[in-house]
Amino acid sequence: MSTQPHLPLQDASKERLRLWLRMLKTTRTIESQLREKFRSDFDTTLPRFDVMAALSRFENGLKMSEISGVLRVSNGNVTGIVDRLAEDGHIVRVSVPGDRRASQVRLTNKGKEEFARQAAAHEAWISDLLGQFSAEEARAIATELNIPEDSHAQ
Amino acid sequence: MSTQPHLPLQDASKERLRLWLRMLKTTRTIESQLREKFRSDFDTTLPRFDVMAALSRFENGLKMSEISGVLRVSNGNVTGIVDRLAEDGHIVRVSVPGDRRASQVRLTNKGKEEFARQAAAHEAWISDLLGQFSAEEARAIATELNIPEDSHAQ
DNA sequence: CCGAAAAACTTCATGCATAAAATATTCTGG
DNA sequence: CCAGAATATTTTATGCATGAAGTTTTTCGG
Repeated sequence: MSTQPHLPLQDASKERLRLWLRMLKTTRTIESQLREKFRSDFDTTLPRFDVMAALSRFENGLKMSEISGVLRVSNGNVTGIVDRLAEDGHIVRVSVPGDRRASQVRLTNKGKEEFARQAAAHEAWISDLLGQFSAEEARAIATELNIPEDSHAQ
Repeated sequence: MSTQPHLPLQDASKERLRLWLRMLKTTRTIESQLREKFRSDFDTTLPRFDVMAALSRFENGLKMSEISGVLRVSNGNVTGIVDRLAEDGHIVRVSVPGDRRASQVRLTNKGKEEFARQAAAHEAWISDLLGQFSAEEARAIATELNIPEDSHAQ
């Protein structure tokens, strides 16, 4: 093995750029189809689903700042999404005893039931969209794609 | 070979979901770092860069509808991005002889020079962010990630 | 030729995303 | 205790994204 000629070093940058453009295109294609499905089947959006998914993993809910930390989105952004989920009765803001600044956000029973339906559909949509990959291939690529976090992230 | 046990079929869906979540996380991490770099180094955005990149491939420019076709974004969206690029003097709208509805959008000389600088920086940023991949690895993953387009896309 | 359909584009309403400023509350060092 | 720093959240300004509706111009069938 290893008799294959390596590409010239100066080509690595071009190949990485090509990989990036491919990842971007693939991700956007899937995201756009998920958006359409969430809209037509559940009258919701991917960001709202993401928030509910985060909340579903914590029985006691999360504080606003914890949601933005888990999802890595700005705190101002979470306010609007949580507002809309609360309007729909899928979540509630519960005041935190001893800290009047904070509020704990939790799924309601209605929210839990709705999320269970959405999560099942979501997994099926993804499995369909990525149906070309066997379990082994999917696992292998997912492992390869694990890039290090930005060390200067705030 | 092939003595390795295959994962049960019912796990394929879980592995595909895991792959999707990994792709999403990786793509968002890179996009967020690109956005910050475009903002701090060039006072621009990824969507504007995308439009300039599309225009740079066509000497005679593109019509508005061709831009949205190439970039696969809605036509209403392109209007705003092109407005801002025109304000900066990076592009011009040229009227199409014989069709007063349409306009041809072209890079100005200033726009071409600016795009050349941005494209060089962009390639370097990507190569740095994906520096863990050799040219061969990048090429291999890019090839694997080629998923079919949505057949019902409009 | 001429009225309806189609095409090219813009505008509007809504929502998500950010960064930065504002508000309210809690903590902390002297 | 108490002024100022830190924390938690919301608000504001800006821009990108969509889908749908609106405007102007062109095309096309009769």
